This record gives sequence, structure tokens and C-alpha cells, in this order.
Amino acid sequence: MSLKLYNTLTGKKEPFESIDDVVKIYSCGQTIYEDMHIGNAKTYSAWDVLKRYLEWKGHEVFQIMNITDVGHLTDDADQGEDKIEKSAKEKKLEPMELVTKQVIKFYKEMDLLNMCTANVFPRATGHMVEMIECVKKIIENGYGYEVNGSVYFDVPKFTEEHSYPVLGGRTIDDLQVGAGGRVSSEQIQEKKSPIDFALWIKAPPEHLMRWPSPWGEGYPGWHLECSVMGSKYLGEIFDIHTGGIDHIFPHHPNERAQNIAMHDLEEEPIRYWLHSSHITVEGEKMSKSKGNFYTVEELLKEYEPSVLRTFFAGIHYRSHSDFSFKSLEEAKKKLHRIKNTIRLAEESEGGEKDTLIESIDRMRKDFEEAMDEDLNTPLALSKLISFSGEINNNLDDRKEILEEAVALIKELAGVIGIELEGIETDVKAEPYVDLLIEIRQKLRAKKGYELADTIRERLENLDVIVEDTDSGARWYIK
RNA sequence: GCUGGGGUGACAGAGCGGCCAAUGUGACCGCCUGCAGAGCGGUUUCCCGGGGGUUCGAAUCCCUCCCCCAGCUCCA
Repeated sequence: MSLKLYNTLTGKKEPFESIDDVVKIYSCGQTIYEDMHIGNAKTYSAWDVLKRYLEWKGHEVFQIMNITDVGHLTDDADQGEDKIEKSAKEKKLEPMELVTKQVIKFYKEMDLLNMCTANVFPRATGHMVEMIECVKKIIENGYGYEVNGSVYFDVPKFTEEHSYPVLGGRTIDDLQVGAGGRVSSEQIQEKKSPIDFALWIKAPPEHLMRWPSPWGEGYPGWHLECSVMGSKYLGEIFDIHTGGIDHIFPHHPNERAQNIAMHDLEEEPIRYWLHSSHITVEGEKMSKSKGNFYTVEELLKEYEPSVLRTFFAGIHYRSHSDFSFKSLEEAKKKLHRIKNTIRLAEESEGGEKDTLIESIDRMRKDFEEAMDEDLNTPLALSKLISFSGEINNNLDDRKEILEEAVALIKELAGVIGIELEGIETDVKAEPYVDLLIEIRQKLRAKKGYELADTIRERLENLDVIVEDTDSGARWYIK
């Protein structure tokens, strides 16, 4: 069975074949001037799953995710203010100070969400030398020109010799941002063609983030870092490039053109382009002005990371989907169901049957089939939940079979990013809770239900769930 | 306007030519419980935006109409 992926470059689902033994993936990461929000996390989760699934299928994977720590511009067409600078000024921080804080937070949250799996998280500012070299090469190869300390990519020249497949059905004319006379700045006017874009931008005097270059002090254009870091860590030609749907245009086509221009390539530099759809919040586009902007930080105060990952797994990466607390609650319940099964199976003594053997085989196949179809995690998840039901129905299977089934659930859930290991009772609290439970059992035996119920309620308030069963009471931490 | 993705049971969401349309949630009923929880079983009817076509057969393919959503300054 082979994995099929929807390739934006061709607009088709294609069987995935890697160029060589190691699958190389570039994932567009974050511009690090603000906190990670639910939408960012949704996208990163998709690429984390991509990596995990490829590895599960036996590939070796090398994935990088860039961290943009030199700001892009707030305005269109290489104009306006640098977002990192802007945010730093507002917070009265040195730009790199802001970046440092945000990067630490980013890693922490990625780790909490179980998606800190990229092999390298390269940062733009750490690759200034390479970026300058890249610009030089593009000029040498005849696709770039300098004007007044800025360097532009010569799009018309490029299209004479190379294709410019604008991803997602856009046309090259769409590059003409600001060409309608709306924006009339010096920098736009100095371009040879309105569809050219900046490789290197001359820094105005007040600009804080600046680096010396052969063309004077400046800073890199938006698309440059991705071309440079991709080539550096993954090579001139590599397998997969991922990003948000918003990057379909113009970022990715420009990045692709740069890759070709800098290495003077004849062939396609990147084979598969994957794009993840955005999520809306309660039916509306997420935006700060609407106040429906949820950060990972605040959501993690209310929900454990696995709940978020279950929520993400429940949506296909290319589908539009809606985030709401209701949907998070649903995700929480799904997770609960799976966890419950694991508990029940682990607690079971086992019996003589081996009914589950077949289900285990089928589960594996179903999972792979679902995931092979362009990473259909919602289907995979639903299969996992059905499988939980089957286990619940066969808790009297042989113990080793139950163990195998549980191991499989953990393994497969792990592939779609849901961490199921380590749901243990709090060791320190254990003897005290046991004591309370014991007392409660004695009360129940004497029909002292009122107090017994109080104990149960009070424990529940402390996130300790008590359940009475035929063979006595058991408890776990919520 | 342009480009792309969609419209499936109360809701969320799979299915993309034929195995009486997954799965979860909600609601209701039953079993089990002192009660609850968890678990199990059942019910939630005739269904797949409208119309036309292709086919022995369509939610699935084609045409057409209607309606949503996203992208089109930077954004995951």
C-alpha cells in the first residue's frame, strides 16, 4: 500500500515516492512575533503527523521547520513596517529580545503539544551569510538586479526560460501588487517590472534589524530565507514542502522560482507541495479584532495537550473546519473513550478467548488504508474508537491479546499525534486516596451512602474519579 | 470579481460507482448500579442542496442552478 498525497503543484492526489532513502521535508513555520494560536498549531500538527506516519511506514525522515525571526512587512509589496520591530517597539523590547522570548515559548508549546519533532528548527537570522550569498548567485545567474541598495528578482526574465506554475490556479499577473497606482512608493517604482519581488531590501535609517551586505545595510526579502535554509539542510532538490493555504500565493511560487534561479535548475526543485487549510472560530474567520483569537497557551490551561491533538486529528488537514469549545469537548470525549478502554483492558485479568486477534489485524490495515489516502486522520481516529468498543466487548480475551490490543491503540494514536502513554495515577497521592476509598467502602457496606457519596464528590472535585464495580472500587485521575 | 474547497441523519464528520450510508456526540429506552460513573444493547423512520443526464446500478461520474466557506496586503 502506498501513501497518496494531494500535491498543490499538480492539483492531484499522487502516490508518494521519495527521491532517495531519506524523505526530506521543509515545513513553513512561524514568524515569531506573537504567540502560537490554535490555527498555527492545527497546521503544525498536520506536518507532525506527516512525519510520524512516514516513519511508521518505514521511511527515514529529515524534517526542518523554519523560524522566522526577521520580520516580514506589515504592508503589501515589500512595503510597510517590519512586524517584529513593530511588536518589539510596542512591548519596549529589543527586537532580538522579543524573538528570544517567543522562541523559548514556541519550543515549550510545541513540546507540550507533542510536535517538537522536526530535526532542525533553523532561524533566519542565523543564515544571513547564506542569504547574501544566495542573492549574489541569483544576480550572477541573471535573475536579479540591484537598484539603490535593494535587490529584486527579475520575474519576466525568469519566465522567459522557466515555467512559473503559480500554485492553486493563480496567474502571474496576480503578482502585480500595487501596480494599479494604489501604492506609489519609491521602492515600487524602482522595480523594472511591477511583478518583480524583493530579495534584499535597503534598510531605512530607523530600521533596527539590519545587516551589512554588498549592497549596503539592509535585510532579506520575505521568500529568501525559505529558499536558503531549504537548500542548506535538504539540498537543491527535495521531496516535500508544507505550509498554510495562505502560502499558496505568492510565497511558495516565489520561493520555488528563487530555488530554480539560485541553482540554475532544469528540474523541479521540490516534488510535493502540501497545504493545510485554515480553521475558523465559531464560524468566523479568526482575527484579533473579533476577539476570537485563541492561543495555545490559554487553551492548555483548560485542556490537556492530547485533547487538542485529538481535536486536530479529527479534522482533515485540507478541510476547512471550525474550532469551538463544543468541538473541543467532543474531542475530549473521544479521548476519554480511548483512555477508558486502555484502563479497562489493563485492569482486566483476561480470560480464555482470543476474539480480538482478527480485530487487531484489521485495525492495522484499516489505519494504514485511511492514512494512505492523503492522511485521512478523521477516518483513522474513528477506526481507533470503534476498535476501543471491540476491546470493551472482549475484555475476557486472553491477557496477552489484550496487551497487544492496547499496545496497538497506543502505537496508532501516537502516529496521529495523540500521546496515550503515561496516564498513571499520581504516585504520591496514591496511599491517601486508597485510604479514603477503603473507608468509603466500609461506609457503603453499612449503607452509609450519604457520606460515601460526599467522599466521591469531594474527590471528584480534586479530579479523582471513583468508580464502583463488582470487584470493588477503583479510581483514576481525570 | 478571480481561484480553490464544500453542501451527507439533531449536531460534528467519514464514505467518492454496487456490500440495507462509517464513527462520535446529543436525546430517549433497557441491562448493570443503593445512587452515580464507566461499560454493554437498542431507538433517533423513508436520507446524501435543487433539477437534468450517463449507467443494469450514483451520495459517489457529467451538465446546470442555488447556497456556504476560504484565499486573493502580511498571516498557519
